[in-house]
Amino acid sequence: MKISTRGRYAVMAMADMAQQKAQGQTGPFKLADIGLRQEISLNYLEQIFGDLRRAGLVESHRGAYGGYTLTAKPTNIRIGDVIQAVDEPVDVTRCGTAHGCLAKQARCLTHDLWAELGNTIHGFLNAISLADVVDGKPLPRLPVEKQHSLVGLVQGAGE
Amino acid sequence: MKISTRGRYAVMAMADMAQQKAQGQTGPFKLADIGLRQEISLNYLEQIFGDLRRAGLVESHRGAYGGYTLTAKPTNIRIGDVIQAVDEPVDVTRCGTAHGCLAKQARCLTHDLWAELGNTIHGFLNAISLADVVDGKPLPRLPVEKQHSLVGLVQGAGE
DNA sequence: TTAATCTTGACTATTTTAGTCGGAATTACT
DNA sequence: AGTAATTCCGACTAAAATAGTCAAGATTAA
Repeated sequence: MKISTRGRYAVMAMADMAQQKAQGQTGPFKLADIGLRQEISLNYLEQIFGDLRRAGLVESHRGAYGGYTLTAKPTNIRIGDVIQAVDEPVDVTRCGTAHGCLAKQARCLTHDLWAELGNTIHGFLNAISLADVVDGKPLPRLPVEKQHSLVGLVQGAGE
Repeated sequence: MKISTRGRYAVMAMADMAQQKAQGQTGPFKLADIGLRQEISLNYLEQIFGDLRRAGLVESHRGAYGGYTLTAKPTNIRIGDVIQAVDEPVDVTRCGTAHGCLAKQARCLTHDLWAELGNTIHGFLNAISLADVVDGKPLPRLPVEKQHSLVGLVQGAGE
């Protein structure tokens, strides 16, 4: 399991803009500059910002001296919004989409598990704003319960 | 972002075994039966159980009347262990693997974010045992902070 | 008018995912 | 010993997702 680089790039680029803004820069920010700082190809950024614009997270200014601006204050843009704009939805189980799950109790022992994992990820990403990232604000943590066991330390084989 | 079905299948199969056990069944469990109940192809299950066995989570009994057994009590097998055994590691950023991250401060604004997200997912999955799943035990939740904004509700286009 | 910039859509190469298939090895039962 | 039931193993494959590239058009500031 992993986060797609597409989603990561989107957050990196948005955080970059928020940081520029925090440092006093105002004007529309050019993708070329962002790509340079974040080491992301211009062409790929264009694709990604297409999604961000369609999601209403940024505003485009075409033509010379154009670029992109954030449509809201960094405090009000959640990381979850950014990722949702460019990635497939964080869908953790196809079983939730109301077809043949309630019927087969045996099979769906794990249903709640996946649903709750999805909620956890969502909750995490939605609790953090662009401003938080730029400011390096401490991030939310799961309450630690008594940890269980140590099964699974055998491995050793796999890289 | 999503969980691979491989990881889901592994957990489903392990939970199935735990449930059988909880219902009094003892002997080695045949993949054929598990596959039937969980609607997973036998061939694919064989692959997955190869990983589970190599990770030490199950024990195999070959030959007629053979099958698989759990090597530990369901209380002591964590979901995280199972997923880790069959999936690529839940690696959320290549940036953590010590190459050129500390150097470029600008680029790695988001480093902690990804690292902490990984920790959150890990923490969630490691706090839950097979027994918890079978028993339907309530799952851990992130503490809810004040939610931020509602940017990103524009979409409407997607699906 | 021109240069800078976003916009769009088509295209591609690579990797991952989710399997399938065939056969070999092992064991329990008769 | 023979046979049926299993796991074990490696090779193979089809489809989808990922991570881009490329070319051409539209828009705007200077």
